[in-house]
Amino acid sequence: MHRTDLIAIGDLAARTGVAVSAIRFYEAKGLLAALRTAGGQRRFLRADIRRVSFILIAQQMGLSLEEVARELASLPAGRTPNAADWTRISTGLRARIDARLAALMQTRELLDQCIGCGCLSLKKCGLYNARDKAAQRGAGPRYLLGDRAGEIAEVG
Amino acid sequence: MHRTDLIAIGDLAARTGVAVSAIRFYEAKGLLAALRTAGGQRRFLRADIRRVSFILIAQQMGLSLEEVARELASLPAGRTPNAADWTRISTGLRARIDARLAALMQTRELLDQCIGCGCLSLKKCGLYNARDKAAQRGAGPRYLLGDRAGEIAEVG
DNA sequence: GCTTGATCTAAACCTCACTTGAGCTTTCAT
DNA sequence: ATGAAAGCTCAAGTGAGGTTTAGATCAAGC
Repeated sequence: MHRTDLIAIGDLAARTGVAVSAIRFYEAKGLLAALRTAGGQRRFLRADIRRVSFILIAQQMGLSLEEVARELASLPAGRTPNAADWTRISTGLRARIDARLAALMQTRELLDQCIGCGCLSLKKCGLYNARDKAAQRGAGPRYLLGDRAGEIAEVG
Repeated sequence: MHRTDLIAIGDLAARTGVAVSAIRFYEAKGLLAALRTAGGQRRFLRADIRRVSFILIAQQMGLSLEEVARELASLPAGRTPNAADWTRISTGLRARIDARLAALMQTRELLDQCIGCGCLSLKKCGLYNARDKAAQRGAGPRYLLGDRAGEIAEVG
């Protein structure tokens, strides 16, 4: 309907605050799809501004790009999230935030118990066992710590 | 006093739940110091178990290894933290946790406003402007996003 | 004395999320 | 028709926080 429903990569970058290189990167990762001009340049839909926004917000909630890709892929016909989708997805994100908050509050509580005690005993100090259980799971690129640290001993 | 006040790297690894390779890595980064046997093998003090514990806990609080190194270096004569040191340091860590909690709660509030609205408008949605301001500052390797994203536009 | 397991070094590799650079091509306003 | 600005591809680099690999050496029990 509009004269120009297609926007260039630089425009998309400007409208979302993301670098052009990042947009190409997202496309390469399958998070975005672009049409091409006869000359080979990318042209995005206006709706992709919304899509990029979704990526950024979801990232901020602690999802990796791969997880974002999964969310987007789960939409019927690969469409850009509409209001209903957004409500459904963001409700899920809320759960993640709640989990992170809970973990963080627990950590704070343990830290408070620890302040003044100075033990640093791996056995007595609750901070320790909390370490790989709850805290920071999915809270950004802490990807590699895949449940190592099986046994923990006392300081002795 | 004890027969064996010195422990091998494998023992330190077992007592702390950290991989042997990680301990060597920490030593290379200056977080730990080891004595050597005549044959060149590392021998650690028992107190280093405590030191490694400190590293892990501080890391969990969101400090990078470099920051941990700074904390440890700030101790007189490079000693392993004792109870008083720990109280001082952990009080500082508590402030970090509080900041992270505050950021996270703000994000949740914004998300709540957003759920049901489905706008994803970069202008109206508070989630956006919160993005590079507060949330997740220092919360893991989010190092690269150094205050880019100057201007943000509306979805229109 | 011998074997087995632990340790040694150095360098290469890994993830994630991008950025940077080199060397060309397209687009668009004038 | 032209020249600047924006775009293109592909490869390589960045940074934190490690792990893996290879080939050699050390320590300890029997």
